[in-house]
Amino acid sequence: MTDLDNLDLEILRLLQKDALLTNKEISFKTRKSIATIHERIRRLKEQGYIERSVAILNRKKINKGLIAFSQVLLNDHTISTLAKFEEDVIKFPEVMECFQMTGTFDFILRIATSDMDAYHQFYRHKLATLPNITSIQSFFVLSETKSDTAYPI
Amino acid sequence: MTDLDNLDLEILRLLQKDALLTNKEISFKTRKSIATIHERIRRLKEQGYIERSVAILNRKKINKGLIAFSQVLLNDHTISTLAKFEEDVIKFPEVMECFQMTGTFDFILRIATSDMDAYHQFYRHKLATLPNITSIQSFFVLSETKSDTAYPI
DNA sequence: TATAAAACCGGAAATTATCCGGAATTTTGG
DNA sequence: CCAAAATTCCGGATAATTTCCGGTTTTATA
Repeated sequence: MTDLDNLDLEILRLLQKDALLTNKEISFKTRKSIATIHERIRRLKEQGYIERSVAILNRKKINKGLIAFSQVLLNDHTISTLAKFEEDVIKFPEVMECFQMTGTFDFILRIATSDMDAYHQFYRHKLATLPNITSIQSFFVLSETKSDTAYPI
Repeated sequence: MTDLDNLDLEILRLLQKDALLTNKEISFKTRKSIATIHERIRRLKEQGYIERSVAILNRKKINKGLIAFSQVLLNDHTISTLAKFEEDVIKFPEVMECFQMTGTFDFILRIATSDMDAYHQFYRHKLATLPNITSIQSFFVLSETKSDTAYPI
């Protein structure tokens, strides 16, 4: 991070908002040459600051109308139980994210399905069938107030 | 969604994984012409299936080492109280996501900061100062097992 | 201040995006 | 089932962009 100068930061800010900006456009906004921008972006990728570029879809238009956060508590916390849960749960395509957490439960999952019916199927036939689960608490998104992938830097 | 054919879906799958694929590469993978791919992508954007394309950064390298999920409960649930909370909270750059939720709390926030110290500052001086908050419960990410932006379609 | 290292740049060549006219395919209406 | 209409698809031409290179300028170092 400390080896990023202002130009690097500005490029990262721009690409976090729009990964399809041309080098020419970035060049104009930053008042540097195209060749300089090209070299900077190449380096930012090579050094791992930019992990990847992805298209963000409108989830309601592709039939993922329901987002759930599911908090999972396991029976025990041996390495193998934790690892087995992770190994199993990440295979479910409904699971967009899985985080091991501090606090009163072990994992939080972000689940994307078409509707409550599909979530119910997922819950009964997939998530709840995994071994060593003590409890699952599910919360559902009523509305998305903010949803950003760009970190302020 | 129903007016997407297999080619549209395949293009969306590919671009969700890598938004920088050239039309030529997509053309090769799908065995269609470059012109066809170009027109399909243009339409998918125009119709709003593709909202935007973004660079995903390595958050640890840009000093966002700590992710917290904060569950917020408000005093009352009038439209104006809810709206005011949303209006205020989305202005904080630490807040990456804000969802209104069903269940035992009102909002869940995803907060990105450099470390626990920075989170504490955010909590004391920003989040907790907002009006009409009954309680805030914070949970911290120990490890990211899965973190995907691509919906299975 | 001399030297080395790094950043930067313009321009050339390779690659890609974009557009167009027309062919092929699918849909529609009788 | 067929013919007309609409849509999808394609190859090739052109505009735009990426990528690379040699050389200049700027910055860092001793």
